[in-house]
This record gives sequence, C-alpha cells and structure tokens, in this order.
Amino acid sequence: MSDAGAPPKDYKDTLHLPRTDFPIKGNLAKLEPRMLGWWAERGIWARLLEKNAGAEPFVLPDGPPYANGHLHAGHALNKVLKDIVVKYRNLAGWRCDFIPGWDTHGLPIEQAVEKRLKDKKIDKRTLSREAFLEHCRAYAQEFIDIQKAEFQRLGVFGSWEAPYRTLDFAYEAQELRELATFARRGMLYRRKKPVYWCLHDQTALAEAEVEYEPHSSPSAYVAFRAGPEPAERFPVLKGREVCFVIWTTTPWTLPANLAIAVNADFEYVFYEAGGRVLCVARELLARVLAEVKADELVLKNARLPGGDVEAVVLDDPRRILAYASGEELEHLTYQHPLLERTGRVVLGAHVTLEAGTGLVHTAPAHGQEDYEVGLKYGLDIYNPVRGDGRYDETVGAALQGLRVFEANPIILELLAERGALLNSKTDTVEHTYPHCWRCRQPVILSATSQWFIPLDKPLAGGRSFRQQVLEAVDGVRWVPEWGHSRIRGMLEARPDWCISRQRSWGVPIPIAYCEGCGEALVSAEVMERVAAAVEQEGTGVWYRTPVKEFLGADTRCASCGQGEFRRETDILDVWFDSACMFSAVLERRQRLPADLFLEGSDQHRGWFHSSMLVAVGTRDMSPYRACLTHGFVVDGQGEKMSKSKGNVIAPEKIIQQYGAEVLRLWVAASDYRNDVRLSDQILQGLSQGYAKIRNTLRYALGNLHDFEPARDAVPAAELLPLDAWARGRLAEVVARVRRAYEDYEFHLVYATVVDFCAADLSAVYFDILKDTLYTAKAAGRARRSAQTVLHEVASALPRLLAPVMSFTAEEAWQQLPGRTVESVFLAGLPQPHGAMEPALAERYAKLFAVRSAVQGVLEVARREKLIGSSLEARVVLTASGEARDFLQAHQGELPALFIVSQVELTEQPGPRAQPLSVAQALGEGSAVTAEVLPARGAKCPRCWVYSEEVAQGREVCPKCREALS
RNA sequence: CGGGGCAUGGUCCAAUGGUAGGACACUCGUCUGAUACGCGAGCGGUCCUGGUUCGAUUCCAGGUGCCCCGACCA
Repeated sequence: MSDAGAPPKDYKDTLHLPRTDFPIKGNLAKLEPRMLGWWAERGIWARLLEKNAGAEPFVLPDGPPYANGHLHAGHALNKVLKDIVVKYRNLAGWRCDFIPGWDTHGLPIEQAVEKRLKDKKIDKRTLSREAFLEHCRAYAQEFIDIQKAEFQRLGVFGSWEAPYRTLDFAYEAQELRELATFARRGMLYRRKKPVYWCLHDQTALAEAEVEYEPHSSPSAYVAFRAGPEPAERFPVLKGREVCFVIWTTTPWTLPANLAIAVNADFEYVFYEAGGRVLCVARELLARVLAEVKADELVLKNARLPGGDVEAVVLDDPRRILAYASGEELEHLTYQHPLLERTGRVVLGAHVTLEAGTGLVHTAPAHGQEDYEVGLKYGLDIYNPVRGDGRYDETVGAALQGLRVFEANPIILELLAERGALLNSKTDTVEHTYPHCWRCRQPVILSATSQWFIPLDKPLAGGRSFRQQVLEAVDGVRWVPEWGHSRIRGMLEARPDWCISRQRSWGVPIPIAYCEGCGEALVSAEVMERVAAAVEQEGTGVWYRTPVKEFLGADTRCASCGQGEFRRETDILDVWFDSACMFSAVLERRQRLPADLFLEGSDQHRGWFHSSMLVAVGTRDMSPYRACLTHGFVVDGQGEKMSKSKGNVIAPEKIIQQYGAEVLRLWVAASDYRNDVRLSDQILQGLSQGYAKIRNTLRYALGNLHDFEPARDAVPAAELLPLDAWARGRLAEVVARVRRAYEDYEFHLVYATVVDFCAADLSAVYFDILKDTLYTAKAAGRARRSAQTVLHEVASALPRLLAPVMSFTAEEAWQQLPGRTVESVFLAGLPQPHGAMEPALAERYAKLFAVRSAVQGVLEVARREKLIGSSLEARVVLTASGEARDFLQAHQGELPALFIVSQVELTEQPGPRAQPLSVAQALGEGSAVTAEVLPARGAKCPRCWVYSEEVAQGREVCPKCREALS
C-alpha cells in the first residue's frame, strides 16, 4: 500500500530455496513396511554379508526367546540391541551374521497345548506320546512364525530364512552328543531328589505347576527321645528322660525322619515338664508350652510308668535345667518315636524362630532344605512313599500300604499312644499349601530319581568342574563389570545341575534300566547311536524303537547279568537345550567362542550360566569372550510392568502410534545397563528427538538439490572458515559416535547426534547459512563451500544412524546426491576426516560466545518492540583489549553470524549499550558492550537484509545484485 | 530373608574431588523463504543421614526407594 509506484517485484523464484522429496513428517507407519519390502526385494542383508565375506567375523548369537506368546517390550529391547550391534559391526567392516533362534521345548508349551486340547474336548490320554508331541511341535512353529514377523517388523536384520530351533532334528541330535560327552567324562549320575508329586495324577510337577492354596493341616508337637549324650554333657540331666521337641504339619513324613535340624546360633533350653525334660529353642519355650497345653501334658505323663504327676507351671525359669547353643547339640542322637531307628541332630541355617520349636523334623526325601541338609550330612534320601502315594514295606506293618494323607490320623494316634505327641491329636493349623494346578488336589514333596551333572567332582587335572567353570568365567569380559561377581556368586553357591524332567515335550535322556535289578546303563556310545537316529527321524525314534536296538542285542546288565531293559522316559531340562546352542549353531555355522552374548540380567542364572556349564563341561572353554547384560523394562515410575497393574505397553501399539523407529530410538537412547523405563511421555520425547534429527537431514538434503559432489564440491583446504568449523565438528561427532558403538554405549550415539543436530547445526550453523544458501550465487564459492559440508553431513549422519534409525537413515540415503551405493547399509561407516584445527575451534568458540551474548541483547530490543526479525537490527559494539583486536579482525563475518543487517565497532558505548559477559571466552579484562539500533537503510526485497542502497532507490542490495548478475 | 544392581531438573542422558551441562517437555517472545518447522529468553536438578576432605554430586558407611536372581511358608 505504501509503495504507490510499480508493484514490488517478486524475487522468490530467484532464490535457491530448499527442495527435497524427503518429507518433514516421517509417516513411519507407512514408510516402514515399504522400506522393509525394499530391503527384501534388493536382498540388502545378503549383499551386506557378501560384501564382508572376506572380513573377520564377529559372532553374536541369538539367545533364543521362548516360542510362546507375542513379543513384549523386553523382547524388543533385547533384539534391537542385538540388531544395533549387528548393523554396526557390518557397517564397520566385520562379517557379522545374525542367526535368529527359538527355544521350543518345555512346560509352558506343553501346558498351552494341553489347554488347547481341552478346549477342543480332546482327552490327552487318548493321544499317543508321539501324537501329543506333534501338537507341541506345531504349536511352537506357530509362534515362531508370529514372533519372526514381529521381530522383522522392528527392522531387525538377520538370516530369517535360516533360523535355528531347538526342535530341529540336527539341534536335538547335537544336544544328545553333548550329553554323551558328559557321560563319557563320568559327569552324569543319578540320585533321588524331592520334587512336587501329584498323588492324584501320579506325576511330577514343576514349580510352575503348583499353586498355593489355603489348607488345613494337622499340627503336631512331637517328642523325640534323646540318646544318652545330653546327660553325659549336662550332669543335671542324668537319669532324666530328655526329649527333642519338633513341630510338623505333615505327620506322614515322620516315618522318613532321619534327623532333627537346629540352628547353630540359637540358644536352646532343657525344660523340666511332666517328669521329662523338653529341649526347645529358648525364645519359643513359652509359645511351645502354651501350645502343648499343661493339662494334656499332665494327663499323658500320668500314664508314664514312674512319672510324677504334677501341674505344669508355664515357662517357670526354675524348671530350666540347662542351656545349650545349637552348635552344642550337633551330632546328638535320638530314637525315632515310631520305628527302630536312631537319628541325629544336624545344623541348618534354614531353621528359624518364626514358628515351631526351633528344632526341625528333617526328612530328606520330603523337603527341599531337608534334602540339602541331608546331602551335607551324608544322610540317605530315604523315601518310603511309592508313586501311588502308599507307604512301602519299610515303614512297618502298622503303616505299610496306607495312603499318606490317610496315614496322618493313624500316625498321630500311634504317637499319642506312645506319649510322644505333646498336643491334641485334633489340633490343626491353617496355612497355604501347594496344590496341583490341574486336579486341585494337595501335592506332596517326594524324592524320585533324577539325573545330575556334578559340580564338585574332581576331574582330569585334579580340579573340580566348578573350579574350571569359575576360571572360565574369570576370562570373560563382562559388560557391565558387575556381571562377573553376579554369575560368580551363583556358580559358587549352586548345587549340582539336575538335568532330568518328568515331562513329555523335550529331548529324551537315552539311558536304559535293567528290568531285573533296575541298574541304569549310561553309555556315551548308546547316546551317540541315538543321536544319529534322532538326526534323521527326530526324538520320536527313542520311543518307538526297541531299546535293545540302541544297546546291542547281546547287552547284559553289568550288575545282575540280565538282558532285558526298559528306556528312561525323562527328558532334559530345557536349559540344557538352549545351553547347547554354542555347539549346535555356532560351531557348525559360525565360530566358537562367540564374541558376545547379549541378554537380560536374568540370564546370569539362565543362558549365560547354562551355556558356560555345558561348554566348559564338554570343551573346557567358555562359549563367549564377552557378555553384555541389559536391565529390564519398567514403567514410567520405575515399577515392574504387569498385566494386573495395567502398565504394560505392547510393542505393537508403539509401532502403530509412533513407528518402530521410535521404539528403536527408545532402545538406543536408554542406558540399558539400568532398568529401562517406558512410558508414553518418554516415547513422545523421543518422537521430538526423532523429528529434530529428521528435520536436520531434511534441511541438509533440501539445500543439496542442485549439488553434484563430483562437480561442485569445494576442496577441504578452500572451505570458508565457518564451513571448515562445521566439518570439524562433524569429524568430532563421527569419532565420538564410533567410539560409543565400539564401547556398547549406544545412548551416547543418540545423545551425541541429537546434540549435534540441535545445538551445532540447527541453532547455529544452519541458521547462519540460510542467507548464503538462499541468496548467494548458486554456483558461487560461498554457497558451494557450504553445500560441500552439508553434503558431508547428509552423507555421514545416515551412516552413523543406520544401526539405530535404520528406516530413516535409508530413506535419507536415497535422497543423497552422488551416492555410489544403493543402500546406506552397503555404504560403510564414515571416517572422522577433517579434524578441527585448534586455532579454528578457539576462534569460533569466541565468536559464538559473542554471538550468544548479542542474542541476549537482541532479545531485550525485541521485547521493547524495537525490532522483530533480527535483520531489522544494527548492532553497535565497543570493545577493549584483546577483544577489540579480535572483533575487528572478524568484523566482516559478524553480521552473518549475528543474523543482523549491520555490525559497527565504535569507541564510545551508546546510551543504551549493554555490557556483554564474554570475559571468560575472550580473555580476562575484555570489556565488550553491545547496543541494538534500527538497521540503516531499507529491507532488500530479495534477501531481506537492510541496505542503504535500497533506501536510496536501488531495487535490491549490492549482494543480491551480484548474485543476480 | 540372602546375592547382584541402580538412584543427576517433569522426561532421557552428560560431566567433575573445586561455579553441575545438553536435549526434550513447559512458560514467554519472535519469524513466516527448514513452516504440523526455525530462532531467542525463562523456569527447573545431584534420594536421605553420617564420615574422609580446605572443599563431596563424585570416595566411604548406613538408610530409603526401585529392578533382577534366589530362598522361605516345616
């Protein structure tokens, strides 16, 4: 309106504004599937391996996820971390194949299949073992396919067409060969061990199959008559009947009692009551006496021949005849109340003062800790209970043949008759008790024969297996370092490895038993023979082939000479399955040892642990050189994710809402050594970070639309100073990012790149560059110099980011002018070329310090409505000392750096001059002021910089005139 | 209950035995030629208690919270 004359010419099409097909928004939900298809069509993964065919291999095996259910965030975390390693190693020039795998045997699938059969109204018992296993196999394969698709959707590269599965015949066969090696080395033995046993279903149950439910059990306080030792040690007890008092809720286990456990650190008292002396923990004396009820005690005592009849005064200190520590009680003996047997007192740290008497009835066949204490003291794992839940003949005529739960009242009655029961035989206690998950009946702990790998047996060379394993562990690089002490602690304390399971879905244990005497025939040769058959036909061959065919027709039992055998039907622990991965997959298809195992921290007791045991046990070596652990996924508050809390975030949802790329970014940005938080807020923040990086790439690409590196690139030595600075920064970023990958510090990759994009490029370099890029002569030196560096940025960033932001990196790469390879993954990692000259770095550190201070002053002027755009401003500086010389030397560069129209350097500060706090950057004693005034002249319609010539009537400013010429 | 680990603004991460930094978010301002963008300014922090030290966010001890593994429930 103000210009009455000719309409202002539109100079917009004389500018070199950014132009690109790289959209500002990722639209990842659409881009990602398209990119996956693009990679697949062009066989990028295969070509990557091919490209590095001759290179040194880097072996990163896949710890197999269990083939059940859809992926959760933990799966995603683990697999993306592996993918980052795989892609980085390949880009950096190693040959790093990734062979995905699945763990397929075991209880959860068995249970899921049983449930399915039930839903289809098929009775499992009508199926043959082989038919049932076929269902399990199909189920596992179904979830392998599901999970495979889900992993691939995350952009994980790997040999997906050739994964390994623990159900592969070759895998199962190799596993049996490892077992054969243990057998050959004499590292396989059989021993009884308590397991959960369902009397109704007559089957062993896994921990996961028992459910604790409220239950009413008998409560019995039982007196065990001590041998002569207490009286020898404590004269005051001489001539008295001394009893150890125990409490039990399972009287039926009393026939299997072999010991009484006490805690070495507790104090025990010998308390006179009703004519005899009861030994209990001092702290529990009052409670015990209250429980056993004085009246009952008196009545029963009355029946004892020669016993005194007297009232019991509860907890009367005068009746405490002696004190003893638990330690002093060790090795004392007692008479079993029901059987002709002498037991002994043992020490156990599991004895507590929470309930009972401080003395624990110990039946090694019927309790986990009883068992462990039994092993320590060399007790027999004596189990008088048969599989059908009835006592065998060793318990005496009164009990033989009884079912254990029915035996409870009878045993109580027998105890009462003998005066050994101190409380009422009808007393009960309410507590939780394990029940069978399927039939809902209470279960028992009962010792059955199991197969073990011994940890402490001395091996060739005199050292124990455990020692060998610990030495191997010491030779591994643990990342983070605490993984070392973690797994060491576990290995030092762990019991022998129980490798047998009473299940169906798994690898059989090819061992035969003599039909005559029950002796086991353990033979490495037989196992090898079975392995060969399994390799061809699968594990079903073990069940359908007569055992003799594997043993040889003339085989006789070494112990009794009989010739008839039956097969073992137990299967191997699934941890043994996956532990053999190093052999079945690495040794055959890659290399042993692996360079790196990478799993969640729970695998210190899982795969890290079991793989180490099998590899040391069969190869005397660690299966991995380094072992990296990540934490667990928790919610935004750091709390565990669980369905009941409703704080679970499924990967699928993240992919839909944000894209797999943001999920990958989450993995990369988090410090995985800690627990990793996942929340909507976190994902939104990452989306922002993603947008920042994306927009940085877009700016660079957009300003390269007319740039051909071969034709237009400016030699490094001829770059303008600011461009040389930016190139130097890029080199630093490349170096730091490469180091971060090398050190497995991926969160520094993301942080470094985002910082670079936001702080160095977007806020400074790109902002300053706009004027040159848009308005300078297209092929002039200034613009080409800038473009040269932008091209380096647009070339380096996608390659640095490809391991993490695979989709976007590839998308950006496709837009890069002059690229010589088709895919970013074939382009290799950028080198840190053009390291920053220290003088250049120092110079720009100073200039940017001044720039930042000036921006503060501009902001004040903007608030006072003196200016809007910074180009409306003229900045007048005064400076003293070194600063003055420095600013004078760079005066020509300052308007561009400040993005203002003019910068003047004067002697006297103006009335509105503000001091700048730049002394730290420019040197002590440097006093600089800045004053913002309106720019001189008028706005150039082309470049928007104010110019006096335009005010004087020229159409455009001199710079534009030059650019347009 | 035992073993292992972690703790820095609202969020994700840096740094250091000597003034704790960046990004994102938030608030305000600005541009409209990176525009569902860009630029500037502001707000905001070392879990708690002791100890070592001239000085501790950093080293040590204890506590609290959270995570992983295991045990317990006779």
